[in-house]
Amino acid sequence: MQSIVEIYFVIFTIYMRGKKRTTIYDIAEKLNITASSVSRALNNSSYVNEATKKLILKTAEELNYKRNTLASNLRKGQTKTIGVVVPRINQNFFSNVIAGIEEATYQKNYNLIICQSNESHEKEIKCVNTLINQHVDCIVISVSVDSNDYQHLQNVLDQGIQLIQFDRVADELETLKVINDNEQASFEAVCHMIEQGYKKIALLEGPQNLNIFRQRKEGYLNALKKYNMPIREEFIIANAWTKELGAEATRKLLSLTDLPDAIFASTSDFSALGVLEVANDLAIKVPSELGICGYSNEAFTEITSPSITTIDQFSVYMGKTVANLYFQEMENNDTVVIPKIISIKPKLMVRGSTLKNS
Amino acid sequence: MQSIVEIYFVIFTIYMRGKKRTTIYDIAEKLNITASSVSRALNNSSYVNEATKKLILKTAEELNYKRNTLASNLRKGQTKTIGVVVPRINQNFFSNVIAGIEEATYQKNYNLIICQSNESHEKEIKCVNTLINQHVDCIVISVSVDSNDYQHLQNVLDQGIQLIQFDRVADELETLKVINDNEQASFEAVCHMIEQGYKKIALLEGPQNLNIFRQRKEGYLNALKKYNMPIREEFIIANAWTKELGAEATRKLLSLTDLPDAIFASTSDFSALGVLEVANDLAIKVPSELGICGYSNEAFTEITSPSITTIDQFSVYMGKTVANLYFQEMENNDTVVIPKIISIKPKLMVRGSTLKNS
DNA sequence: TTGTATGCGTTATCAC
DNA sequence: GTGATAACGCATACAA
Repeated sequence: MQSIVEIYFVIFTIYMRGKKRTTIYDIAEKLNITASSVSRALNNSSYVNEATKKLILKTAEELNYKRNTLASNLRKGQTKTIGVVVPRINQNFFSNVIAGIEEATYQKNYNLIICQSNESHEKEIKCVNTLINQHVDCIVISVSVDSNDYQHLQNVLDQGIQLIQFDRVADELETLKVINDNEQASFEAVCHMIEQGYKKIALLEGPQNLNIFRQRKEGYLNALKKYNMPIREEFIIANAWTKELGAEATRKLLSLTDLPDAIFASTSDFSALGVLEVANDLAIKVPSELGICGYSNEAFTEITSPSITTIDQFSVYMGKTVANLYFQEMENNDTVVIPKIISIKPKLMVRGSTLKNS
Repeated sequence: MQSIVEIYFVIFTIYMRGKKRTTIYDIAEKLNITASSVSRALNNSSYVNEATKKLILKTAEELNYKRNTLASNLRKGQTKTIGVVVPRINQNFFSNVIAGIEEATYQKNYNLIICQSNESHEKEIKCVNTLINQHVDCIVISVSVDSNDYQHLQNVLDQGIQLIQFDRVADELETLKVINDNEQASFEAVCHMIEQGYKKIALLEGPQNLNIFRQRKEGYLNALKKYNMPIREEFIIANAWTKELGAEATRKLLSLTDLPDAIFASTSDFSALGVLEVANDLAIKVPSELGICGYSNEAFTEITSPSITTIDQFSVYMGKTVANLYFQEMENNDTVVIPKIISIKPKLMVRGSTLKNS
């Protein structure tokens, strides 16, 4: 990597580090009033003379005053900050959710602290603790894949911090939750494939300790049951939740003597892409010889050939929902919290990869 | 959207809001010592008896003590927090940069506050001000497309906050910068196309107030000049920086009587995708009849047919570089800052869409 | 309407 | 080693 970088030293300039910033005392001193009046004016309190308020605001502007949110927050005991913990920031679904959260929180003048757990339980714990230390008002989390113990989340609750789980949630924790109806979506997807005439549908499943993957499997099984189709263990491949693992699983499936005529990559569109690529390599025609359905409606599913049938999770909307749920809960600021679950119904996006009949 | 949502009220539970958290005084009281000793122990100072230190740590654990970072930061005058402002969180390039920054800052126990400007100058100003208020130690920014006035960034400097610009930078501001060598990359891309035998290469350019788009245009022009090819104004389409605008521009270009045989979508891979889709619609063969080159190496460029030639910007690496640049500058914590520019050399990814010769 | 006094939780600087 | 005390900057209850 060394060689791709060049460093230019351009100009020498002198900045002062740790400059003394203007405080309300500076303003007060200049105007020969007290800091409390300045504070009141800055907070637009009605208990301050209109004229002096104007003057104060003007002086603040002149002295380039910026409120020290730290001090203010310490005093008020709330930070107007929401902490977000996701497995990976640069995964489409999560960055969309974050964008949604950001949009909603921005309007309310809230800040966002973002952490990524990198799918590591250990790092997730560290992130959560950092957020607690930061005294965030609320923690929003989608748990990492290798989480099984949720003591750190219980901790959040114990500290009196609001906790909202989304997408991948720990069922056993009584918190606000925003989820997708994964089971229903899976069910519909598989029904759709059956109705298209596929008779032997394989499943690529994700780590079963995550509720979302259990639910998706459930939906798959229910659909088979509804149509009285047999459940064939050799058609269910565990842990196929990346493109590479999806490809590998596909090669395995397509080497069976009695091979499937469709694959539901319930884990993600990436694994579905792996399926598609292997099919292309083996010159197996999609959708006529092999149907493919993914999950998540990643942007690329629309532009593969054929385009990939998938399930849209309304990720940005999900983020907004999370944020608004928090604000809504805050409004009833009594001591009673009613744990709610908001379920967003995903949408099946039928595309070329499963349209056998057309 | 109403109909896609279901809300479940599950269980009634009572939580206390605003619980009193344990402070160092609580620990001190319990152990019959003073808060100073507790503080010292918690900060692993050497001026504490080893035995009492152990006891304090144990008690802190028992009482579920969490340091109040607010108070600590207020006292210490630094927050160990870096603020990041990007146009869009959920754009691949930016979310990758953020992931890179996060990776580096996490190791140093720094926090990240993320804002998105939504390509709005006004919101960008608000974001920056929020970050100043939050007393972040450093602000990392990639300016929004409609920025022209940089007073708010000058402000950051005036407040004694470190400022690092990346990718889209305001040249006139003397700050640390991490950029791509856009001109060189563009130059190489267009040279490659010329060497593949394309003779009439059109350019989709981005808003010229952004330096990156100016540089990319420059690279394009330089390549033409090198090969003594004419610059044809009708082949240069302004403001074609989304998929839709790219498609529109392509339709325009392909309706010329003397039409181009290649299009360099210098703005993004999305506009390149727009080009490809129009070409497919019009049954124009890529790459034989029309060459296409994009910019950014979005994941999807690899899976279109044909795959799209593009330029990789090493986005995650860029994020790490930004963070490390900050830490490095911090180590020389004197009053002299040498504005540096770190230039990362992007890499041309040659793919199917420009391989006329093979 | 304005000023006074106090505290938010922590850390740094003194003494002892 | 430990304790007392002040200070970080702001907001508010109370007095005036």
